[in-house]
Amino acid sequence: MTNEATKSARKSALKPADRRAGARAPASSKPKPASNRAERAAERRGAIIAAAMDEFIARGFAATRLDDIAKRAGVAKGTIYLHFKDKESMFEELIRTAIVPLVTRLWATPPQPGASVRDMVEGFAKTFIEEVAATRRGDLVRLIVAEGPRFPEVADFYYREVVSRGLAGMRALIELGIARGEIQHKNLARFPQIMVAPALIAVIWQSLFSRHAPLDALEMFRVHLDLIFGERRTA
Amino acid sequence: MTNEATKSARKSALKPADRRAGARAPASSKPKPASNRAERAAERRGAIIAAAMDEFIARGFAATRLDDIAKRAGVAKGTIYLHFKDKESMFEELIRTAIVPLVTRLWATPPQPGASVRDMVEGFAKTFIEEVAATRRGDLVRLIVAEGPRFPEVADFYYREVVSRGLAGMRALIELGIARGEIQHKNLARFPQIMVAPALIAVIWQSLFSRHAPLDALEMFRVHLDLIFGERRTA
DNA sequence: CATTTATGACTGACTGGTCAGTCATTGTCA
DNA sequence: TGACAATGACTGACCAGTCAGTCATAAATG
Repeated sequence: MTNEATKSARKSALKPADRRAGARAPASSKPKPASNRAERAAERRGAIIAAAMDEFIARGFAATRLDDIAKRAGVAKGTIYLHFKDKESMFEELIRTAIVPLVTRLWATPPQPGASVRDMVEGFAKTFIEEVAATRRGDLVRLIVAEGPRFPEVADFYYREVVSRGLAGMRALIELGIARGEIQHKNLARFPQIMVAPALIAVIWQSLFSRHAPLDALEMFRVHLDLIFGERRTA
Repeated sequence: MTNEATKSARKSALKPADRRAGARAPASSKPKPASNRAERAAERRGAIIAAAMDEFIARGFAATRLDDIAKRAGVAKGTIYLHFKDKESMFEELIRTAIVPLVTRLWATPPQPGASVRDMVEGFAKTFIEEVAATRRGDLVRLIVAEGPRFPEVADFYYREVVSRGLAGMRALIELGIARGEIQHKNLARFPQIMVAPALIAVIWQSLFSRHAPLDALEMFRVHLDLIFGERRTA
């Protein structure tokens, strides 16, 4: 048709890259009729986020290529820029959107009124180790440790949303334990970091040394709790 | 995929220009007079290592530019290649040469025969916190945590030379403590990581959060020791 | 309902800049 | 002076970010 002719006339002089229509075709055979436009956009955004997560975790910020993220997400590179301003803000937003549900999940521990402080801490640690240390989320923590100094905003956000809240909560728990007589060491409330330390060790260990020597993180944490609450277990 | 292949291909199919690095070695065992020339070469090498250290710590492996290292070392870029095969092996060698003296220094703690196990551990921690956590060396540890997964050889080396030895030594100390009756928790010997955990926390904290909230690492460690050895201090 | 027009999500070739690694040339010591 | 050390301009690969063009879908129209 005339239309056709005019259209191709303009750009036409180049490579046989015009089977454009065909190029997109392979995807067309997909059995996915994601009808709504907004839906598809959201799907794509999600795919980009997941892909970027994997790539950043595997390679770090600087060594990650946007081409690889695009390829992994099944999307053209330009599409990424429809959702994110640039690589850096993508990284920052990524971390933020990943941390929120993580924290939410961790604080979703059922606060059973009858439970001892030790049980609460142990349950918390169990969740953390199972949901974070033993999974890809753990690498997220390592990624923050790795890139934090170069992304002050990420470090700020992480401190504000995770570290300071987490430590405050832990301190409250410790004080409760002291008040109830479960914990003898009053000074512990001054350094809630101590309570949490083995959990962080576990995360790092999984990433770096699990292939050298596996670590039973939960068992380690229980031993640690024995130090704080006194021996209890028989295993 | 093509990218990946090309990249590694390039790497392994290098030109035979590599005996550079090896050429340096023979000098060491030779009865060569410490000429002005050799001295200067060693000096330059040291300057390059120091500069590279700073840059890698500040920016991470991928984002560090050799031009910057050269400039900081007061040397032309080509000179770097007289001492190191390429960026990657420079990084690995760097870590190795930095770790050895670090470990040496740490194990140089005077083993006073009359000291209690607690004193020994505390002295050790004091050295570590003062010499590592509070200095640029601490960032080296963070650097290893950050880049370890991408440099398996570095992680291997670190595990072999630092982690496994350190833990073995700590375990021996714990067992001594148990034998002497200073430590009640026998299970602690199964997880020497627990003894060390707050020290690692301190390193990470200094790098990421010291500007949000300063941490008295030594005091924290003392409180931690109170958990293990029982209260002792009056502060 | 069928057809035309408008929209904007999506694409990927392309650009401009960056940087690891090279090597012909220049400098320096023994 | 001969041998080796040092230099830094240069090369080629690589990659973040752009934008002209495409096309499926939605809105408007008859």
